[in-house]
Amino acid sequence: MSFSSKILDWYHENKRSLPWRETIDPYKIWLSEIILQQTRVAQGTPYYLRFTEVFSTVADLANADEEQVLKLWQGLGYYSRARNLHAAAKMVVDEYGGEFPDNYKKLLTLKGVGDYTASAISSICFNEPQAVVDGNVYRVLARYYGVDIPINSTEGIKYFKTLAEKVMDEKAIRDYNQGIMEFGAIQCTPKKPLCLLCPLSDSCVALEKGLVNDLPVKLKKTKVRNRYFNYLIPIYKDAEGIQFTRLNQRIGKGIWQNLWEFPLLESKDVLKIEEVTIKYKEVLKDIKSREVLVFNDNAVVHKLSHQHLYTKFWLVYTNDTFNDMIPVREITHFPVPVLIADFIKAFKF
DNA sequence: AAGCCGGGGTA
DNA sequence: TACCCAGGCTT
Repeated sequence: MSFSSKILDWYHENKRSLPWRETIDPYKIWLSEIILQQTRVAQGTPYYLRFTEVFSTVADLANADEEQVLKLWQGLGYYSRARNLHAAAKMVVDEYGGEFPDNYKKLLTLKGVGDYTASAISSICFNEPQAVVDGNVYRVLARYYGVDIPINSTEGIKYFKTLAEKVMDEKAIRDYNQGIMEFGAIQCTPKKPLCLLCPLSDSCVALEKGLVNDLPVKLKKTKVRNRYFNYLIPIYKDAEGIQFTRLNQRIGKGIWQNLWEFPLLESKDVLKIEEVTIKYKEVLKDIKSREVLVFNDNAVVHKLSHQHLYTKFWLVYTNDTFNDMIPVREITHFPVPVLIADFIKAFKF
């Protein structure tokens, strides 16, 4: 039996029941694919359910404010996906008359849709014979065919795409594509794959040669940069309690683009209160502080894939009103990074 | 070709 | 800790 036939048989026996498997509406499939980029099914599923509930159609999504889209996306990470999602929805409405593109080539023109996503949508929704190559597919093919070309090298990307096209089942592409990914996620896992009861075990090169734990090969890891964040939380309080604070929107390049955060003082090392009581003025130019208190004595370490953020939160109490005051009761309306959301939750305002 | 961009789960 | 997750975009 061929590789693809075994994958298909395995899939029909083992596929999970997932919300986006109930439909072939390209809008819904696209939504699921963007959400699942570099994201586990378990983490992405609640977001998929919320997005499809709030935005039933691509036009609903296109007509929303980016702020609302980012708020719904809050906590998922890689926020360019959300910004591109919104932009692509507008493209579908403005450039494709509200009708979702129905082939690989046109899908590629959408912001945030690359080779993988265009292949997934076109095959799942329109039965177009395009082979998907995601992290699961790299792993399954590298092991089964014993390929040690680095999967993230230019050569590897081309090689595995060609190999994937060679071994795919064009006639059953919809199930085959989902099947090989599901197989990688459930059976041929990164660590401790279930080789003992694997339907491909009698012809898997990596298993035969004892290379299962060495494949796939991936080029180097990204080095992590340390950064030191001091969030200055302006606090205007009256007899009723804390009334106002301030949030700024992150603009330009870098992390968390278009999300909101408290006024930020970045430093070259962890700061002590003496340094903050002097330097806070550079950030809060218009605010006269009555008192500065540290919220967390030990810096919180927030870990991104490529940066470690050593973060202290400083409470800056003032007796005067100031510019850009935000009523604290509205603070949850803003899309914020998890680091900020965690503080808001802990501080309780 | 290499770097950038999150947050969380797993062993 | 280190690695990975239904990747794509920018430089």
